[in-house]
Amino acid sequence: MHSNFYSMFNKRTKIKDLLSFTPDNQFVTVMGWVRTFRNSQFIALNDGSTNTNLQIVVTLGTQPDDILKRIVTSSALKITGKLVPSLGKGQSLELNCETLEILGDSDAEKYPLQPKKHSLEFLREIAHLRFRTNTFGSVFRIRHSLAFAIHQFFNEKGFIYLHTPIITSSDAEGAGEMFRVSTLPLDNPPKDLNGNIDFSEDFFGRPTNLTVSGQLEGELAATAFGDIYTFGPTFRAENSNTTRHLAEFWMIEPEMAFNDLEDNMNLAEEFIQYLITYVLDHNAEDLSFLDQRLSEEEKLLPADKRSELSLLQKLRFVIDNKFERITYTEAIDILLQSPAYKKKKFQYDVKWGIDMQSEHERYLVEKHFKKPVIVTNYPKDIKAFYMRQNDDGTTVAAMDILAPGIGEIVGGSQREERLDLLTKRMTEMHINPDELWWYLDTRKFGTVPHAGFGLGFERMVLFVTGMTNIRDVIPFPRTPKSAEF
RNA sequence: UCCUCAGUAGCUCAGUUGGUUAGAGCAUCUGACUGUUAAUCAGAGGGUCACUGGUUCAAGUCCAGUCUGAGGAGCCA
Repeated sequence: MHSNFYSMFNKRTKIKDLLSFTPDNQFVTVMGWVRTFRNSQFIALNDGSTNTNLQIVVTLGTQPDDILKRIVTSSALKITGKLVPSLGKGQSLELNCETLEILGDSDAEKYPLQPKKHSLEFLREIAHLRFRTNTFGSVFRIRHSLAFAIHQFFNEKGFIYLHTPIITSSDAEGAGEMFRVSTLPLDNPPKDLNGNIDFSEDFFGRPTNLTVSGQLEGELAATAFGDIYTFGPTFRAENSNTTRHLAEFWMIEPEMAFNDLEDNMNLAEEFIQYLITYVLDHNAEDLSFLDQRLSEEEKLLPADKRSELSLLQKLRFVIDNKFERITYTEAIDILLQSPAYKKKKFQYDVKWGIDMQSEHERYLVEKHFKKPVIVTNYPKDIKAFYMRQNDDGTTVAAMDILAPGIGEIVGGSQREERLDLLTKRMTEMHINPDELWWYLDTRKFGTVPHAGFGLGFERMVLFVTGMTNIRDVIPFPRTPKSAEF
């Protein structure tokens, strides 16, 4: 009964596929949106499968004027014709139009995209249309590839994909400010005898929030399945206004039983290199477009602000070289010995025990090692309660991976599996063990050494695409004062 | 949240020590041309100078506040 629909759409050839055909007068049908219409003859048609437009040639006199007038930038067309070698210079093949159908008209006067460079700030204001630009076409095809590669990587290794809750009732994770989830009336919430809001009348009968991390739930599953990973949205209500932070972002959090810090680092490094390799193999055209885009952007910068490597060179460098591995203590020593420190170039002081500032991390990664760096064994006082305490009594088995241009891209640790040490640490850090009774049960019923890490998905997309603002690698960014679309 | 910078046509921008009717390129529309490649050529339309208040004979221009955006910092992924 749906045959009419099939007959209309199932003959469509995607432009990406069509471009690899040998043109031989074969009939094909394409559908897409007009990028430009030149000379009342040449349509540059884009269907989103690739940045390369297909040139449609409309022979003069073969289409009525009223149809030609409706072919404007962004109108949607269905075209059937013969695929032939191009007579023009800009492309190797073109489609000679035989039948042309306008699937959707467009109001060219109101359509905001022009065939010229737009600022990324402007395109952010029209995020619903920016997919139709080459830059965002490439970025979001690569984002898709990365997401797919993530699942493939873990699936190949026998990890279970675990869906952790979006709405949580624990506020003990300490990963940041949370968004409250409630159905209570904002203007007149029920109060208890002390005048506080009575959450027992709320939807869940208790205060709930959007998750800031799936890690604790991940550990529950890892201590049953062995290896799990999460990949889902995460929410932080921090008032962060930077090029690296979002209020809603996606995070990948693998958690592995019978793993220590060393295993954890090995997996994280292999993971990152796998993802980059996957995109180099599957998105060559998009990467090459972004590579060119970035080098043109950098031409506008002063010489000392330009990167030494192009985007493609940088990606190949990262997969061809081992990440540098140093301890926190060694990192502090390097900073103390650095010319930058001796010349007092750092705004913040360096000494053992500090939480390294952006300028320190950037120095290690971009000036000293010039490659991704894994820093391990941080002081316990600047890290979370669940990290495994080292025998020295002062550090924990944590690891951060710092990437050039991004800073921290991965944060992970071996987890504290010893119940007594864990509850002692929670008490020291004013976290009520009773609220996390379910978490502590894993340490009571067959506890094992385990480890895991979190990778910020958008930061990975930033790194791979060479984009510089995190708002440009997620379709609809949520940041303070901004939740349009 | 803090610091710095910015906001003029649909977009990217210019706008002199405060001074008559606020300009350009691109886009759009109309016409010409017809193997173009961000086509080209000619013409036309298009403005609450972010908002509110103040100073002044006079404010796009100076001052204050607000809003929004960008960069950096903090927090972090």
